[in-house]
Amino acid sequence: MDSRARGKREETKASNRQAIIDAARIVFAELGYGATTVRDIIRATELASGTFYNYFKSKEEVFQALQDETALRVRPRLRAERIRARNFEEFVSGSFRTFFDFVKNDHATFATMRRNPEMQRVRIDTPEVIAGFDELRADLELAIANGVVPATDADLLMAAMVGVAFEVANHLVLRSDLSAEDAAKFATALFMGGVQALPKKAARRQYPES
Amino acid sequence: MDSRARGKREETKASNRQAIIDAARIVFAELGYGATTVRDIIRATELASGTFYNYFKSKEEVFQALQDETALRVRPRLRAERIRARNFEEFVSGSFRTFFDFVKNDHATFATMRRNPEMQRVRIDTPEVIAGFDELRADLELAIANGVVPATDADLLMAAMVGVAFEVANHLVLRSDLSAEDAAKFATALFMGGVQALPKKAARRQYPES
DNA sequence: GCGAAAAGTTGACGTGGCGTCACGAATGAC
DNA sequence: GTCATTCGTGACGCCACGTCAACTTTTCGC
Repeated sequence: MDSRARGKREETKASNRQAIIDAARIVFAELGYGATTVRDIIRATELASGTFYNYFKSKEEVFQALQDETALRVRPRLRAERIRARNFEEFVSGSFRTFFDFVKNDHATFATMRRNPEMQRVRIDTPEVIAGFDELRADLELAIANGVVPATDADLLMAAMVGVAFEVANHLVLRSDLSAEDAAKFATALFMGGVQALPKKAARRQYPES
Repeated sequence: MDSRARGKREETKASNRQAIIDAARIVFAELGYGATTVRDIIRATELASGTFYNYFKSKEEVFQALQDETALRVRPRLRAERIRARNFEEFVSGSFRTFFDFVKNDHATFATMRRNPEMQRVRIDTPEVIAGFDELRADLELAIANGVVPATDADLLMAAMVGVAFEVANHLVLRSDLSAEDAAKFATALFMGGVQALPKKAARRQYPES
């Protein structure tokens, strides 16, 4: 039992934190991110308003925790898929397919998107998400170093892949006639064809010291 | 003079509205979108707090007006660029180049991005923006009909182009070593190569009657 | 076990933004 | 010049914010 091993103190601490996160997920999905207040979240738990601030500074921070939780679930799958890949095409298609599968199946996580009134989209790039981006860029740099991909700006390549992934994912959530499989096929074909057509001598970016 | 033609009433109405929008642009850039309150905006004008609500319902709506203003400046340029295009490649490269030029040069409009604390991004797809998307999709559908582009899901093609454009634009704002020209070359090469590699028989989407 | 210290919870409190509304001033019609 | 209409105005009630002193629970030394 965790309760023994960790002591009651840490026990309730973890459970309170989780209670807040769980409540937040429900409330965000119900009211939309913008309309949700800290009070709405805390009212959906058994806790007092002051307690919220022992765990998070603001609703932004809870949202970030939610995003991090999601990223923590996706990243291992992506990593596994990439390790399995025996060539660049498998790397790309595996990444897209995994991501789109996740988006399509995990409706609860993405309900916030749908409920958002007035077409407003909020996106927070949390540490976990940024780490995922960095991982992707590193892999792309590796592919460039290995000569599989034309020497080009890895940063832009990553941006392009991320842009396609997120934007297509958005349509995936809103369109019921679109399967993750089809979306992945489309994105992979587009990206693979595109990479091969890249100019060989585009500026390779070095991080400036500014 | 407009003041004669329109009467004083409409005159001040237009000027008040513009004063609010101008103040909002400055304040959003200064505080970031999330931290800005309606009071901050109205305090940056000569008007009283109640007056704000004669023109907008909320800060979201002012932001939307700002976005619409921006879209209204970009769309004609994009349209002109597309009309000038004599083939699909010129269509694509012209679109990217125009958009990236705009992003790179119009620093004032995109300062909000930079000032946003905690990596939070807000994006509102306003009527004008959506109209721009629709225009793009229509053009892509035309290209498909003309056989210039493999028959594929125009919706996804649009999403991909938009995703690449926005995500690369983001890097354009944050990176000083990246020119609009280079970004446009990159995006064009990627997209053109990608389009040609698309599977010929991907599902063509018909709008369902649900 | 016991009692004191540490850690954590609670809800009331001051502050300030929200959206509204009754009032009065400016405008335009005649 | 008079009257009706159209706004601008700022005070108001409401509620969310983040804080904090008092209280409760857990831990730990003995």
